[in-house]
Amino acid sequence: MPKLGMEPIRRAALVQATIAAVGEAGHLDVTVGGIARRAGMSAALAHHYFGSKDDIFLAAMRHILSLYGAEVRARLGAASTPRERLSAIIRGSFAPENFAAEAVTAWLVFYVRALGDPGARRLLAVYHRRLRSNLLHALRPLAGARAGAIADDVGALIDGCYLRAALGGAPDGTAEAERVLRSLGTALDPPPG
Amino acid sequence: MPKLGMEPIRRAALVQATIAAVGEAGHLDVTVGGIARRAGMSAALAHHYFGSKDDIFLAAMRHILSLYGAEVRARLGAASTPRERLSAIIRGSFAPENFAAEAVTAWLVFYVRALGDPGARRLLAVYHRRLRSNLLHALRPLAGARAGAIADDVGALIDGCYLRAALGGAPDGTAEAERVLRSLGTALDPPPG
Amino acid sequence: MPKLGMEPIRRAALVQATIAAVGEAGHLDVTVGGIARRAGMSAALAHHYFGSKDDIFLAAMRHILSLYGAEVRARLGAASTPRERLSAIIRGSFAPENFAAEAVTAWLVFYVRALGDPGARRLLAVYHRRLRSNLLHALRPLAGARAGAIADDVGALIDGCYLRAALGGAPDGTAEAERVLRSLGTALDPPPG
Amino acid sequence: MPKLGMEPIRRAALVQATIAAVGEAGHLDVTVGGIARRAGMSAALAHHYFGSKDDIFLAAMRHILSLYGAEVRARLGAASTPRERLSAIIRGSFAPENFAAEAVTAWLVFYVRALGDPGARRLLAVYHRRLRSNLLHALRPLAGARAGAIADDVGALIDGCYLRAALGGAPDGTAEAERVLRSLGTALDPPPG
DNA sequence: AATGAATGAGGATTCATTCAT
DNA sequence: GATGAATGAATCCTCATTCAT
Repeated sequence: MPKLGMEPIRRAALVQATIAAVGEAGHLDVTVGGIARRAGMSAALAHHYFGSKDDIFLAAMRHILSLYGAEVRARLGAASTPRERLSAIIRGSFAPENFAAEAVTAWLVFYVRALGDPGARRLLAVYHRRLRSNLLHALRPLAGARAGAIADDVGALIDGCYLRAALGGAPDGTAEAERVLRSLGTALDPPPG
Repeated sequence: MPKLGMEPIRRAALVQATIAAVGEAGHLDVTVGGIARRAGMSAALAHHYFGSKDDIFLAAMRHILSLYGAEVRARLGAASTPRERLSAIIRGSFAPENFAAEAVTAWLVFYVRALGDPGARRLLAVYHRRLRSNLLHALRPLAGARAGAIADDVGALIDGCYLRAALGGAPDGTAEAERVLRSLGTALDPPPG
Repeated sequence: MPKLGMEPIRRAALVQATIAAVGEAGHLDVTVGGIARRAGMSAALAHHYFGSKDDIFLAAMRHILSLYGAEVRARLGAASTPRERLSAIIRGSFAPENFAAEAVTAWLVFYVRALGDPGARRLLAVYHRRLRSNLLHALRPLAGARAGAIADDVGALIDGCYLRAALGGAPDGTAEAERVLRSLGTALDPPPG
Repeated sequence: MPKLGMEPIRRAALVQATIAAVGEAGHLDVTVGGIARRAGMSAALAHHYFGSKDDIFLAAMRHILSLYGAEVRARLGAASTPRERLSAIIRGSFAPENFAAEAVTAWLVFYVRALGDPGARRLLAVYHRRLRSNLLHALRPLAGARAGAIADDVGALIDGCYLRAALGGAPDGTAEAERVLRSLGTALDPPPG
């Protein structure tokens, strides 16, 4: 019997290497060879396990989105009031693991890739839907009819913060999270005069 | 008899063709040949006028940013109160010319290019600084110490709206502009109770 | 407990799979992996049994030629007169098993392979010699000194029919066999004026 | 103005180089790089002028067939009686230029390629149709109803001779042409008893 | 000013083959 | 006996870029 069970290990290594490489370069012009080398294997093996460069990218994007989803889901599980739910979503979106410079860059690069790649676009649509649904669920009790518009604002705001963080190199998402939360708090519960 | 003054015409044509090509493709993997064909000339001539593909991209980005700047500047010129100035900046940011699907896509693609290209990054930094300074100038009289945070929020929000518009295909920036303005209005002048 | 006597079974399966794959594709660009899959085993095992792709091809060609030889030999065994011998050779050459579309294609592909592969060429030379000797044996009593030229004609004619059958998709060699026989009959025993 | 008119020269050189390379190797596994080197240019230029390896092959095959067609057409032009027409077709088919070892090999390799390549198959179908029509035209006055069968025989016989010549290395088609003609003569005008 | 000609460098992908288990 | 794991080598093709005219 041959050495078995390498596939998930290799795939995971390639996904990690892809995110690292893309995060470092800031664009998708990374070679399969480069990714494979980073992951400690030959380019041929990368193709063996993934079929094509596009598939590797897609898997990496799926990984990023699933990490993000897991983070938010975990925090939502511990939230009971609407405000706590809002905080969970936003703080989760800026959690340090997701907000490391490299991760943010990779996120953004893959995000933009969705412009021209239907597969990536589908993945992103799922993320967008889930985020919006989470936000609406938390906002409706607090904002009623305005919930939709506010959710859109918050969604765009989060993405915008990522965009800028990727460029500016914010070492930590805490500040952003707090700012967004405060901004949101103002909208929901405006301070007197 | 050599045609005189072709240079600016050729350059402009190439810049337009680049934006169109990038906007259509959704990424920077457009060939110099393709751009040149679109602009009605040979690839060799494109190189003659620009030196390299990177230079073409940079010129295109510069063009996009200068269009944006002109739009906002024009509107700012007609504004007198701080609120009018805010409105000018935001409505200018979502002006239809800048918000056509193709333009937004190109904007975003070049934006992300700044992640890995110092030249593009410098260009973008100028835009960021100018936007922030404009916003601060308008916000300080209205929000005092909160002006900085609000300006950051608005900047990120605008970028986030572009990001989502590029993917979602918003046919018109008016709705976004109004939403941002309303959100900003809430923060500045909270509705009673 | 190791399975015993697998070798001949595996080898036969691979040979069959090779002929089928080549016959289907119409060329030799079939992968060892594809052949092995067709034969229900791993590519590594195919190498284990055959050593190399070339060896697999050679074995397949040998198989085709031995089938052909067996067919003709069987029919020759039942022939007693020179004319019966001729008929046995020609009808055997177009026997349905050998003339199935896939088989003819594979035959032809391997035939052409002999152009560049000494091993295959040797195999083919054996077939050519045997066919010629069989034909001469039968023709000499009927055609005397013309036997050699007629044998060459018939040999080329048979090969040419294969060539065209492979392209035209003759569903059955019967028609070809009869045509060749009639043509031969004319040469041997010309109809009156 | 640039150096002009290279295209037809380069294309012709590549076609020649392809035929030479294929004829030498005996198979189609010749690299674009090898062909290009033989033709005195870079592989990139070969792609520039032909688009793909397949297109190069197709052009080479077209060239071979057009040479053959021209040869036969020229000889047919000088023929007046049906027998002269037959002789023109057959002698033309075995004309030395077409029957040089390298040319025959290339012919055969491309012939077999038609098994799996629709483009090549179409080309070959044209050749087959033309040959058959030429033969019928000449045979009908001589053989009446038997013309069709004889034409098929002769066509297959010619192809078969090529097949064998490719393997056997006949230095000259004259012998083959005479043999085929004699065989045909026997069929048409059988020698007395 | 303008362009066809030409190429070198590089990248994705495929595949026969080897090896450890 | 059998196979998943792994890779080096090879090939097609693309493209930015240069050059002669």
